[in-house]
Amino acid sequence: MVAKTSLESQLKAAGRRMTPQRKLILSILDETGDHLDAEEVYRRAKKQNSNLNIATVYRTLSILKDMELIEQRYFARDHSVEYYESVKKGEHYHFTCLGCRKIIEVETPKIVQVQKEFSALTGAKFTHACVCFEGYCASCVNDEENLTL
Amino acid sequence: MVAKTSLESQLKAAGRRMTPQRKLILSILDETGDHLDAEEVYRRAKKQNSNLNIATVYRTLSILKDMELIEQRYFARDHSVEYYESVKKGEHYHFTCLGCRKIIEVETPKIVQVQKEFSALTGAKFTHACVCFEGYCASCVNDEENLTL
DNA sequence: TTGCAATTGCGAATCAATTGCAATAACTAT
DNA sequence: ATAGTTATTGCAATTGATTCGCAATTGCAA
Repeated sequence: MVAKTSLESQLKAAGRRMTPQRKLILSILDETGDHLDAEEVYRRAKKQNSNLNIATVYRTLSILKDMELIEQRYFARDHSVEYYESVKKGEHYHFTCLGCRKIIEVETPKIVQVQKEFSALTGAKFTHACVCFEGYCASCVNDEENLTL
Repeated sequence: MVAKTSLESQLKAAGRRMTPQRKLILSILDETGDHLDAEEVYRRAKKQNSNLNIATVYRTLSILKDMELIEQRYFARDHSVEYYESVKKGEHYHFTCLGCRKIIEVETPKIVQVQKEFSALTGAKFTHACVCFEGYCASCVNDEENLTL
């Protein structure tokens, strides 16, 4: 029989074990469209396994991060909103509306261009860019203008 | 007599007082070329006023932040390195070398271009962009290549 | 199925940051 | 100058998120 999942074989390769807790946490991260922080992962996972401890969630997230299967990312200028997401999603950026807290994904090749230019100039090699945009979305800009009239 | 400092009048306008503690903290932030986090501001300020409490530092930083005289910014993908700096410095970005921890300032108009494009497209208004680049500087890239030969 | 090492749950510990409160000090109006 | 008010401070206690030590459990290889 072949390896049950690529995850399982990756864990094995790293000398780790596949446990129900890890399966559960991974499935939550894989299946959600939302941006979940550690607490929220715990809250959702606990619904399916009421015995689960939050320390296990932190430990699992930390392992998955080390294995580069998930990334810890942030919203907002002050990074007050933290979340984890599957690495598969690739490099992308977020705009957080300070009015309604809506999160809009920003797609642009320009950030990568900046990296390339800087690399060419200095010889540096990029491993990551964290970009958090903050401001007001179109409808909140309007609301604000109405308020200050 | 005119207002002693623009800071003092700004504080006054906000119904706040100018205290020796605030003067001290502000002078440290203004005069340093380094990137200081709250703890480091406290450490340096305490040398000049051993009575100073760290709660006062946090409270002062918070007020200055609200008044938009300083900004709370971050290095590193995981934002493990936090610091405060005077707003006067304007928008700029940092590249942190994961090898030697050196911080290189990145100047580029492209981030602002991204903001303009996004605004034009969606009608959103930007208030801030937090950009943290991470990777290896030229000399650390070389070191790494030598190691893995 | 047995043994061993990895993992878990639990409670305690840690760490940064915040808060309540009484004492102090900055500023305003006299 | 002085007195009154109110913001601010220092301190100690608290919070909230994350981590750690440890004994019990469990995954997995032999």
